[in-house]
Amino acid sequence: MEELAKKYSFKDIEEKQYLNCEKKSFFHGRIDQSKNPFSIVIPPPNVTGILHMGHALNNTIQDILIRQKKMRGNETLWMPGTDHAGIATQNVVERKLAKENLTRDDVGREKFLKLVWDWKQEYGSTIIKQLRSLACACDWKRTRFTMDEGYSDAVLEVFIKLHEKKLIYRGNRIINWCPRCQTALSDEEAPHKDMEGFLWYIKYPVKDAKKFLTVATTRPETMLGDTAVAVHPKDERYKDLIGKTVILPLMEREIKIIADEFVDPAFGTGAVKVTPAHDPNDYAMGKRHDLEFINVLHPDGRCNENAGDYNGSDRFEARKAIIEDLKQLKLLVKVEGHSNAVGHCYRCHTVIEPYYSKQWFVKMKPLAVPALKAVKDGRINFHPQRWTKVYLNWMENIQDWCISRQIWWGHRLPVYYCSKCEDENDYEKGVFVSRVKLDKCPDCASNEIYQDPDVLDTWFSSWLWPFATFGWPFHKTKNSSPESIELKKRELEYFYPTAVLVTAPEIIFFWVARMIMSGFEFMGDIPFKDVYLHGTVRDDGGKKMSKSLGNSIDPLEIIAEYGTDALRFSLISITSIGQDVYLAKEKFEFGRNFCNKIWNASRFILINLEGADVTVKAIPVKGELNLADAWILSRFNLTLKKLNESLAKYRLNEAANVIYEFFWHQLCDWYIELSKLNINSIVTKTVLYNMLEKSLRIMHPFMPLITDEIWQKVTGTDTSIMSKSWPDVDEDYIDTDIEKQMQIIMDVCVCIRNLRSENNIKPKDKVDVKIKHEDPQILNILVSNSEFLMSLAKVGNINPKVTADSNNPVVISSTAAGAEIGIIISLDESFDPEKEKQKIDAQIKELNAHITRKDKLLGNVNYVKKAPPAVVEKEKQSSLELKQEIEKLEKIRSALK
RNA sequence: GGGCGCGUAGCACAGUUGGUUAGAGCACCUCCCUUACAAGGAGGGGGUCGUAGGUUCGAGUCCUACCGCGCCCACCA
Repeated sequence: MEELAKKYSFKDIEEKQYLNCEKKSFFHGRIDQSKNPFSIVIPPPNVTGILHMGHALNNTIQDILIRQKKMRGNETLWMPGTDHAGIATQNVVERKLAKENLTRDDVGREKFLKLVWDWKQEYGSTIIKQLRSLACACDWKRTRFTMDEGYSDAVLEVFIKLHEKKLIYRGNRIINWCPRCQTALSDEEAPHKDMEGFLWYIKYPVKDAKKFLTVATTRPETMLGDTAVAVHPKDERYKDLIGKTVILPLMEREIKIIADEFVDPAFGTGAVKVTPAHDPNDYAMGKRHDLEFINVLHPDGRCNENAGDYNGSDRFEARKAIIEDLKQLKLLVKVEGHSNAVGHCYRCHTVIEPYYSKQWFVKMKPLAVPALKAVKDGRINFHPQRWTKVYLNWMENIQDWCISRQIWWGHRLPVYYCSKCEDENDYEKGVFVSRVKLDKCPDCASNEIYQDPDVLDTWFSSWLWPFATFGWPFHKTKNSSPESIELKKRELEYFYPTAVLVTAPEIIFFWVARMIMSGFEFMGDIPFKDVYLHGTVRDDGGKKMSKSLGNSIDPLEIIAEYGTDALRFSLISITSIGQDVYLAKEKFEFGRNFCNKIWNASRFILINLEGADVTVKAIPVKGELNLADAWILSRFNLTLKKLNESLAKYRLNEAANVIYEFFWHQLCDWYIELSKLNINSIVTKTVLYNMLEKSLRIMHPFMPLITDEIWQKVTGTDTSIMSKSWPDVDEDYIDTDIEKQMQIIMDVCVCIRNLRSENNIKPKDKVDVKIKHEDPQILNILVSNSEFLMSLAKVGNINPKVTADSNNPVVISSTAAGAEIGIIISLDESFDPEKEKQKIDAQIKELNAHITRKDKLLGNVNYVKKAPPAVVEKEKQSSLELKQEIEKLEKIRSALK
């Protein structure tokens, strides 16, 4: 056994230990039919990602689960990788170009893509490197990227298959358009935020009448594309106007007044301007009434040639101008403040424009059926459970998924159009979905065929993550042999479905729900059994940590200052299941201090085990152990039991705190202190060794690096605890009687320390103690373990008969564990019997309050009748004990001169 | 408009199915550099568990309403 360095220095051990595990392939998962598989796929961070606290939390949780399962004998696999993050990554490279005053159009598609790949090559592994600094036990050799060759093949396969099943289609729809990114977005990518805006009331002159019809709108600029005004069919105010015509101001266009049930007569004026090309509701009305669709915006948000005089001006500039012009024309009736929810681009936060456009969609309803069922019948479970409802609600109201994006970085749609055959009115004519590149039209053989310039939504590749990462669909590539394909197939079979998905609730819709759907569609099975949703990391003011807010704490900085293990343990211990995590830098001191404690306690044990022949198995049977030995073994097994329960329920903070409590406040504070009395006994040494060895095992998933370092010193090996087994609970050592006895010793010890402290007795000075108890058994426990008290409370003599003498003439007493405890002190001027009496009076008063409450309870016939007998008995006993304690205190009080 | 979470000590939090005198951490006060550890040890002060009702023998825990904070979803212009 080697000694540990005097000072714990995480910098000297952490990286070394991580590399050691990796070198020994402990992170590698492979098929082992003798074991149960336990696999996790990492939520792939964006290639543009920089490690933040959310990642730190997310991956620490996964790492704990993986390591613990591996120790429990499962064959574990943690699949790592990154996501190409279409828009986000494209934006990064575009911003880089912008610094040189270039746009992507300036460089062209091919060159631009090369620039993105170059960027990916250079910076794309940053996040992976950073994950390693968290000590993640990922199987790095398997690291996947959503745009690597095989993965792209999966995306292609899925597109083709869904298209064959008519679940992918092309159509003209109102979609969410980001004028800055200039692409369509899915509904999930355009979150609505409440904004304070205005409701403008605008008069539309009725044709051939000296009347006006007033409409209310939040987006006046869209009036340029109005093709009707709608009122409710039963609205008496407007009944006679239905079918008539109004003149659209500014455009001088004649538009119809239509009747539609959609209109709410109570809102605004009860008359709605209808802009079918720029609003989803108006779109629906436009369809119902066969209205014209006039698009008045360029893709970049400027007004187009359909916008009359406003052609060329930005949508918000146009809004201002239109309001001014309407004012001039005296057509603006009034303006009201109005708050409504406005969609924003989830990548650049620009206000979304509902935009009429031709896009590709996935029909979701059929895919949702098995995904709904699996969660309803419990084949997939959410933790915490409340998210189930959120999931089900979304699934039940699922909308079709817009998957085409007008950007360049991503999987290009495997769709080809023939210029000759294309037909504006027929979405399928001249359109070909193909696995291979087409250079001739399959219909007319024309070579005027071109591939769709669009790429697929990033999530269209990530939703395949749980199986595509294993090599599905196993097509032959230039680097694959039939054997390697065969192996991949078997690996998927072995590791799929994965055990648990660990992620944040923000992406339930984006990702979790879609993976469940794709799992059923392509694997015919769930992708994972459990979904563990952890909270969001916030600053201590409750704000979400983000780079843009400038309130983030950099995990790498924390690692540099406190160490990886400290970061992990701190983070986990303050993360209660599903709750958001409030972080401040100081919180990491918690983990650091604990690591330090582990180090020092281990150091003590190692020093004292020097040369001793101890093994884990050599613990004597219980009867041969002293109280302290038996107690700590009981504590350990109870701790382990609780730990196992907490882990099974994903209550990792509870698990961390159970470990902390045991190691620090039981093993260190009491057992190690007591062990010093018998440090040369082989039994004590064995127990110490055993406790250290087992503690290291159970702490390893939480703090893998420090535990491995100590483990190697303890065992003289160079292995990792990862490859060792999780301890079993040994019920034989759990002993409530031993626990009770030890509790008495501890209570009395605290009582003596308390008396010493209150009476200003110097820590070095020994005191004589007088202990009285009516119960000879308890007295016996105290007397036979008196050496513990002598050591822990610096007691000289301990004896029921100790009396004051002329040198030490005063006995100061208190009660603990039902015993009367007195210490003999020498009299000095600071001693004031009156103060002692007051102290005792206060104690008595408090006890009396409890007794009164209890007696009232016990006097209640309903309570005695209805409460479980054990509870009643406990109350009775407790009341009795309190009364006895008061008696003792009163005796002590009256003895005071 | 619907849904969810939170409100417990000065601070930020835990409290699993309702059952002894509501818990640790940080901060604070007193004492101690005691031979594993001052990133430590011993002791201590501090809480009408957001408010008001209700269910119950018994409520921080369950129910209802309300107040405050935060989040998510939804096509009311």
